[in-house]
This record gives sequence, structure tokens and C-alpha cells, in this order.
Amino acid sequence: MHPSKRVLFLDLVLSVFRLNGLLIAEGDDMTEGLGLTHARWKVIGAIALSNNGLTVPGIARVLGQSRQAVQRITDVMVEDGMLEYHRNPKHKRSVLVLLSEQGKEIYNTLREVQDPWAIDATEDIPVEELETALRLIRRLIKKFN
Amino acid sequence: MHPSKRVLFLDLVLSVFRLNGLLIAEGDDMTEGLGLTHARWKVIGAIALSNNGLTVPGIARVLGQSRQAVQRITDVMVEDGMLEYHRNPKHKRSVLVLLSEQGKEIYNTLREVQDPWAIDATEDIPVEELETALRLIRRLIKKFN
DNA sequence: GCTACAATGACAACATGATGGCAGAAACTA
DNA sequence: TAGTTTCTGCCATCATGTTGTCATTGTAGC
Repeated sequence: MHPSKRVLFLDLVLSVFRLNGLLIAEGDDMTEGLGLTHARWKVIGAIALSNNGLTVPGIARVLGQSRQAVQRITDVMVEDGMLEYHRNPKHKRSVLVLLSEQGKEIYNTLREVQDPWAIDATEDIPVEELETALRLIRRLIKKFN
Repeated sequence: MHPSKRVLFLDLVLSVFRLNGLLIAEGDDMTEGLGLTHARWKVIGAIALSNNGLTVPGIARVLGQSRQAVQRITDVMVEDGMLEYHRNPKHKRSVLVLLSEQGKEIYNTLREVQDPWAIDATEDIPVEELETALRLIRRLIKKFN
């Protein structure tokens, strides 16, 4: 094995930790005026990306978190009027979580801030590099899943 | 702008979140028998990489966390005998955090588990891809720092 | 249909993290 | 040197996440 490969990989791991924290901070800055936190815009994003709504455990699976953590967040967000629980025709107990009207507005506003941010962040980065990095990260995700 | 670039980048961001969580889980599994948690092995790693010890706020800066969070962890780890506080010749109040004998043993054991893990994880990944990904991630870190 | 197993909701205990405020020490500047 | 600013330790509060447990509901296999 290439002697520096191990170090390279550990460096990558530490960098992922660091970038993760910075991305959360970026997201929090971006959504400051929307009454969102990173825990919340992750949930909003997950629901928005699904067409028919998701159950709480479904969101948890998408985000790779425990269903209990997601449940607590969605409960509060329903109280705050961003989300709505709807009957799930496929399951008596497990309700569907959907964006309320207010939640949709928030998501649209989120997009308006997020898009320029994404453009700005990748301005000087070639598409090929993004693809390579994404491919590698996905590979690691699959490996550890 | 390439129309898919924005999506590509957002996908990358979500994947970083996911990988971050998986890496922490991996680390926790690895260190289960050592009485460590991810908060703790991050601190141990940071101290081990520094030659002369670090102050609490110094560790926080390396890890990109709040000094309060680090302080709490180190306090408990000192109680548990993994770390020691030492007089700091350069600062009257801000003590140096060093690995105790037990802490060094733990770090060595950690390395024994971590190295094979790193080798296994990168087995079928070319060095060039690791380098590209690391370079991109570092670039983003610098951008958001 | 029954039964065994899995999924879900609800609750609790705990670990970790951020943030804000305060007082004292250190560093910097004029 | 004196005054200002920054750094640090310490405290509290809150948000978030994991893990464990239990009862209930769904699902699959017989």
C-alpha cells in the first residue's frame, strides 16, 4: 500500500468533519431570517424532494438519523405551522409529513438564497472535479452504510 | 453556468452530511472498547498531533468547535485519567492539555484499530481520486472559513 | 386465520454542541 | 504606563442527536 495513502485518507476524514461543520454554519447563516435551523432545513429539504410526502421514519432514513430525533423536530415544526401531518392511506399509524403552505413558501425562499450560494461556491471549480469528489464520497457512503 | 452544476453541488453537500454521520458512526464502533466517543477521540487526536500540548481554546480552534464544548469534554477526560492539565509557561490561566500515560496508551490502541480500517476503506480507491477529492474539500473549507 | 417478526409512536436518560453573559488575565496600543 | 481590546474560564440555557424501553400496529410466512 502506498505509504501516504493512509495519511491521505485520514486527512480526508478530518476534512469531511471540518467541511460538515462549515456547511452547517453556512446553512444556518443562510436561513437565519426564515426561522430555520440546520435540523429544520434538512427536514424541509427531504420532504420537498419527495413527491408524496414522507413518514417520520422515512425522513430519518433519508437523513441517516434516528427516527426519534426527526420525530421531535417535525412535532415542533407542525406546531410552528411549517409542516402538516396527513393521513397515510398505506399505514394506519404512521402519518405522512407534508409541507404546509407556509412551509412551501419557506422552501421557495430557501431556494432563492441557496441557488446563488451554490453558484458562488462552485464558481471556480470545474464540473469534473465535483463529479469525481461526489463519486468518491458516494463510494465511501455505500461502503459504510 | 452548467445547469446541472448547482444540483451536483447540492448533491455533494447532502453527501457530505451523510458521510460525516457515517464516519462518526464508524469511529464510534472502532473505539467502542476504548471508552471513547467521537467527541473524545477527536480531542485525543488533536492533542496527539500537536507536539507540546494545546490549550482548550486551541483544541477548539483546531476542531472548529466552541471552546465551551471542548472544555466540558476535557474536564471529564481529565477526571477519567486520559488527559492531564499542565502549567502553561506562556499563559498563567490557560493550562496545557496533554495526554496522560493512559491517554497515550489509548491513542496507540486507537492507531492499531484505525490503521487497518483506513487501509480497508481505501483498498479499491486510487490515490489520485483521494487527492482530487481532498483538494476540492480543502478548497471549499477555505472558502467557507 | 395465527403467529412471529418488524416497524412505529411515545417517552426517558444522556451526550454533545452552540450561544450568551460575566469576571479576570493577557495582549496590544497610544 | 494607562486604557482598550481580546482571550480565557466558568456558568447557564437551549437545540439536537443517540440509545433504550415499551406498547401497539403492520407484515409476512405458515
